Amino acid sequence: MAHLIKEIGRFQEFLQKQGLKLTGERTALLREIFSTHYHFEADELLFKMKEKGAKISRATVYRTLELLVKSGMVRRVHLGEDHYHYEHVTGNSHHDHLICTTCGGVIEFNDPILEERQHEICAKKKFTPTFHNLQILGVCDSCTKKGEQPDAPDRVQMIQTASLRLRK
Amino acid sequence: MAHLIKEIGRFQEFLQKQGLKLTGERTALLREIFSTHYHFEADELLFKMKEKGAKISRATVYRTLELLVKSGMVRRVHLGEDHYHYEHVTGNSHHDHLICTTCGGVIEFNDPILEERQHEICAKKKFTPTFHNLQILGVCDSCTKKGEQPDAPDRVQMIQTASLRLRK
DNA sequence: GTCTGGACTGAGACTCAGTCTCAACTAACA
DNA sequence: TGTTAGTTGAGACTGAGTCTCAGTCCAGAC
Ligand SMILES: [Mn+2]
Ligand SMILES: [Mn+2]
Ligand SMILES: [Zn+2]
Ligand SMILES: [Zn+2]
Repeated sequence: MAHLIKEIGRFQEFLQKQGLKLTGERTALLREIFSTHYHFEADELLFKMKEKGAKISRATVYRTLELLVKSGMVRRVHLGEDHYHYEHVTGNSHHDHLICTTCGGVIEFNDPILEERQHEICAKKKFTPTFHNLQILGVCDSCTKKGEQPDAPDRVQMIQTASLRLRK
Repeated sequence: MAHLIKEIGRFQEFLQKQGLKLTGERTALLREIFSTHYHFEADELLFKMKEKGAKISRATVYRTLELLVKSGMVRRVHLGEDHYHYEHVTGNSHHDHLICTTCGGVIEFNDPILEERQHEICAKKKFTPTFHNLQILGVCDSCTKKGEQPDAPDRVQMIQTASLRLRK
């Protein structure tokens, strides 16, 4: 309860700048998001809140996620599935993702050389980049060791990771 | 009519291998897809077929696109919007996309150095890549010259290009 | 502390891309 | 030309995400 004061403060500051308010629902969501790690879906977050007895509506979850993304405290990412995932931003650490199409696992990486090359490409095309999104799909080390074969690229492209579906 | 024989042949060969059939609807869709260029949406294709008087159902459009992707003749891409776009594959030319958040324009590029670096990253993580997807959002040269300012990254992330929406 | 206006919330209707079902149809091959 | 397995269209359905609006609540003013 005493924790995450800093994050709550940051969010409140952001809200106040636009004449918006910090409500109980918003703090509860922020606490949940920043107290666990990794990539989650909007409805997954809704479900977790319900489990904990916090009665927060779907609409509020989506509205709060939008605000958190605008504030820069949360990032919205594509992980090869046909809907968004979210992750909280801890440092200023931009990173991209390796996604295992077998186990659904996600490996994060940040490679300055890759980023630099992207800038060079943009410069060559006189394009001013503001944001980018890279997903590399494939098979992770532990799945390879278990003898999993990579899917053909077109299968990967069609199926993509339906990993989290099992939850339903 | 005499054109695109080669593509139709390739598709038929693919279909036959799985005991599937080349129908009038499938050839009509293939002709449409390969006779125009660039990135299109499924419903956009459906609409164009209707305009031309070909009465092809939504279901068939989606089913045919799926087959074309599996055959490797069509690629499904993310362009920053919240639904898929498609493009036909001409050579074996993999490429990625620079997407202008102001005018919705798309610039294609293929950079071997970038690709190579991605492989190095995967090797370091013992990850076997099969497929990747990179979108760089920003402002293109001509929009910059018109004095357009790039959106803040978080705005770009939230809004992404709603360009083709205007069609509706 | 209480007032008060504008912001916020929940319930549920709605949208929109994409999928599924099933009866009627047709391509392929003998 | 007949057989049969694959294909089609209409429309119901799904699931993520958005919108509306009446009732509620936060925050700054007093
Ligand atoms: Mn991440
Ligand atoms: Mn392209
Ligand atoms: Zn794995
Ligand atoms: Zn532009």
